[in-house]
Amino acid sequence: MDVKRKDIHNSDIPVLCQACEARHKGVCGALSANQLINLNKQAIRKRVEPGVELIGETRQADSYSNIISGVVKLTKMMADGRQQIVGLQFAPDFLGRPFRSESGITADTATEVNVCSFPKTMLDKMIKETPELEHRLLEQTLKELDEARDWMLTLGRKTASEKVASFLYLIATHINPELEAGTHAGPVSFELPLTRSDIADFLGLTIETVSRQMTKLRKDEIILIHNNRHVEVPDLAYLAERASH
Amino acid sequence: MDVKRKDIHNSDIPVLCQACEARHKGVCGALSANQLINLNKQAIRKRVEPGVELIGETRQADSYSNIISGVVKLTKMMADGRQQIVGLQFAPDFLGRPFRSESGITADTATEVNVCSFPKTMLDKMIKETPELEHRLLEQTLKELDEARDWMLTLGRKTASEKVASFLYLIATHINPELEAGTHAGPVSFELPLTRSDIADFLGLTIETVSRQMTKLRKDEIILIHNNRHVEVPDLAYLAERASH
DNA sequence: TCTCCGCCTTGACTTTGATCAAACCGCGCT
DNA sequence: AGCGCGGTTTGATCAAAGTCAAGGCGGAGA
Repeated sequence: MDVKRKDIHNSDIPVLCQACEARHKGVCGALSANQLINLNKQAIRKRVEPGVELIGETRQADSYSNIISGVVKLTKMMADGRQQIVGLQFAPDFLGRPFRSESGITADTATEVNVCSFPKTMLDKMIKETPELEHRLLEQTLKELDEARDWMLTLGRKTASEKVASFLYLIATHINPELEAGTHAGPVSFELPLTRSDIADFLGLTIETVSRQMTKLRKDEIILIHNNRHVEVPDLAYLAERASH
Repeated sequence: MDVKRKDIHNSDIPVLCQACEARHKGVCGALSANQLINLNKQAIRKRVEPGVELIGETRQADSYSNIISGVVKLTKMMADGRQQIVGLQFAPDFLGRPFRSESGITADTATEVNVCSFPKTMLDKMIKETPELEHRLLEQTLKELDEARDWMLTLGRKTASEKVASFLYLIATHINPELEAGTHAGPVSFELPLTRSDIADFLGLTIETVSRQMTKLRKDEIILIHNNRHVEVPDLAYLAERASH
């Protein structure tokens, strides 16, 4: 999956980029050492509090970002206030919509988040000269499309308890430095990046229902909960089981 | 939106492509006359019955297609048979997943469909030599992602009657040769491309609930129904109203 | 013309998850 | 220590949508 990079010596690469996941698995992997250096001149790293709007009504940023760490939630809202989280983004995802203005989506930090931001114009220019960059964007967009469609099945056809299990499973498999690949069984533990209210908005449920289903999973010993936020899963396989019946 | 094409004379373009929407609004618009000619040598136009699987378990086609006419539904299914339609595709959408195998999605014809198919290898090669082609694919994928996320809001947060109205509104605005642009009000009429059962699978409801909500809309004179399939909407604005409260 | 079959509608009843309301828990503050 | 507050849990009731069961409608074919 990882395309061979063009840089010769690591020393040619900006210091900040050297250990950055966006360069390995993210879009920056498409860039040459020179391009990285150029981009870096205009790039800014920021630490952002939880609950801050990154993209949306107020802040129609003309910049793109890479997520270095933390979780960002993408939300859609109806006129009467009902809202639905339509996606979660983890490091090293690319944040921002190329070529078009967002269609009524806002992006808020769910946890503390570190981003690496740079001007839209900068990257748009690089896209034109580096087809590989557009390729990476297409790959990420296809991945997001897959995830969105998976979630549509969850929203449309699963019961409340399956939904909550699906959510925990999703977090368990995404939040750790991507254990994704291998073991989808065995023990895991993690901090929930979302409040109960966020979880409800992600699952199309109420917070009460989310809470009840969590206690059910706890009583059935599928999960252990400390501090309302820290979750331990003794065996992921049992959780996966609950996510589809 | 429409990028200027490179061809000089229409007569250079293969006959079949001349009137083809895929060349105007679809991915083929990225191709030169020569490329169109090459592609055309290996392309096949097919008429396909309703209810035929185009991509999925059985038919892991190593070909891409453009939809010339008709409607294709993308479906996800759970082990126990529950299913969810995760997308509808209309002409001149591109059908098939570049660079990766489908993630448990099947594509079936909903109506009679005409497609223009060509070998995967052929297009994959052209992608490498024509960045504009990849750009078009990215544009379409972003469009699909937007639509998927819109629908997530519908699935997660709307009531049954809002869902049915949303569905009818979606069809009304997509099925006609894309009246999209202007008038999202005024009268429209169309044939439903889906059965009640399909509609239920698209909305995450049962057929009974879909049926009840349709009769409600009929009794409230938001829509008129003939033959169970033909729908008349005296004023789209009222339907839009129902789609969100 | 009649019958069959698939698809759709309608009605009676049940269930799931929403709503309303109260209490709880951990935590920062005075 | 006591207070207040946001976020969470728990319980009682309600309503929306699902389930089960008939019946209707219309087109294809005998």
